[in-house]
Amino acid sequence: MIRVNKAFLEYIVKLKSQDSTHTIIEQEAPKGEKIITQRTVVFHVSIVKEGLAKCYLTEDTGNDFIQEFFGAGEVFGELEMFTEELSFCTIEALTPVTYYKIPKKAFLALIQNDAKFNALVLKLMASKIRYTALRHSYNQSHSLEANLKRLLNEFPDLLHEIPKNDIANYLGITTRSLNRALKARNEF
Amino acid sequence: MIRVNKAFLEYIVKLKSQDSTHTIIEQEAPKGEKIITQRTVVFHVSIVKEGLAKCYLTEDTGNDFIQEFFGAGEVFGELEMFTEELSFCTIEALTPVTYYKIPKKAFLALIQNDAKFNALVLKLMASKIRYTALRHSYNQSHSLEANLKRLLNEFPDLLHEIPKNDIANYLGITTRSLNRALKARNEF
DNA sequence: CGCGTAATTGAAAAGTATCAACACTGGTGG
DNA sequence: CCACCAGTGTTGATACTTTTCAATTACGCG
Repeated sequence: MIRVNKAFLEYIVKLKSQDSTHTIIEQEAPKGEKIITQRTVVFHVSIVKEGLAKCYLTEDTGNDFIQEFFGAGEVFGELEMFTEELSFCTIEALTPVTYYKIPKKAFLALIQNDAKFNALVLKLMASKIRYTALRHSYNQSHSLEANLKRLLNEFPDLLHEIPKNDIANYLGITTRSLNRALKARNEF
Repeated sequence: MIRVNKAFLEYIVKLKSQDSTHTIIEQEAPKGEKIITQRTVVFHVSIVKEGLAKCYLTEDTGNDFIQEFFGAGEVFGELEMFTEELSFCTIEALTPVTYYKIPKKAFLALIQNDAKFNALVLKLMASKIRYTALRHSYNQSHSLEANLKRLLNEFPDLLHEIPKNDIANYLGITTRSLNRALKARNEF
């Protein structure tokens, strides 16, 4: 759901403090801004410093599929550095977002020359794979009721932080169904 | 669906040919064998040399969620080397499978000392993330009919290679629904 | 042949989407 | 201060899709 990566954020902050050439820059995105747009070239790897963003894919049907919500320390744009393909998703700020940007060249240099950085990236990608597999598996084999229960258990004030439409897209259902499920919950 | 990774397989074959200490070993799994079992400790990274395996998660509901089907060159067990957690999925041979095994220690040494190997692993994980995101997104926002059409388009003789129950689990539906959809297709 | 596994099918029940109408909120401008 | 607007949230009725359950049938193999 809302993913964070404290260890990585700390490492980036440390790198930036030692970065005399100002390769790593800090940037702000107001609420609603698309930091990365689907099917465009990606030039930087980004790390959320503060705020909340959604990572989603828009299908030809017009539906949005929300992959994850990114909080502090989450990284995006890194896949495209390795696959050499266009961005496969859009990253959009749900709240004002502050983030760090590392240019492609500098990122790849870090991968090559900084073993600890390399290890962190490997771990971060491994976690992404693991986490999404577990989530999709759970989602697919449990009822909407169970999925919702789990979600609200883990993030009690989710409904105040994220629009319902986005929550519905995350769960792969319509807002109507989400509302029905929520109402049923309140009537236990 | 059926994933392959020719580049990685070739690199492993090359490594093995230079491997005087026999760290990389070749192994066989008969049809039906579980090469890795969910929630157990993983000691090796494996690469499919030949054959077909399914990668799936079993939920407490008893349902299986099929993550992917692995063909030649696909790698498994690598995530656990980085996350230090138990296996999150089961790998089971659908046909007799021949595969290479690299012990954890040797794998991590390669990551550290062999830049090309490291790059291949980074790329492989990036591809896994990208591919699964695209697939789940497509699956979620298209009808069963469209999903099936796409699948059979890409893998025309899927129905002969993989049991229907597994295909249904891959699509996240029951066998009953799969059969109905298949019948409807034949009646165009 | 006989056994177990996989595949097929119908009917009823359950779950979700679709559509359309309406309510609530915060901000804007007359 | 109020009317208006856009965006977000809520709800009911209906149609559609998928699951569930149970009963058969087909197939591969010792």
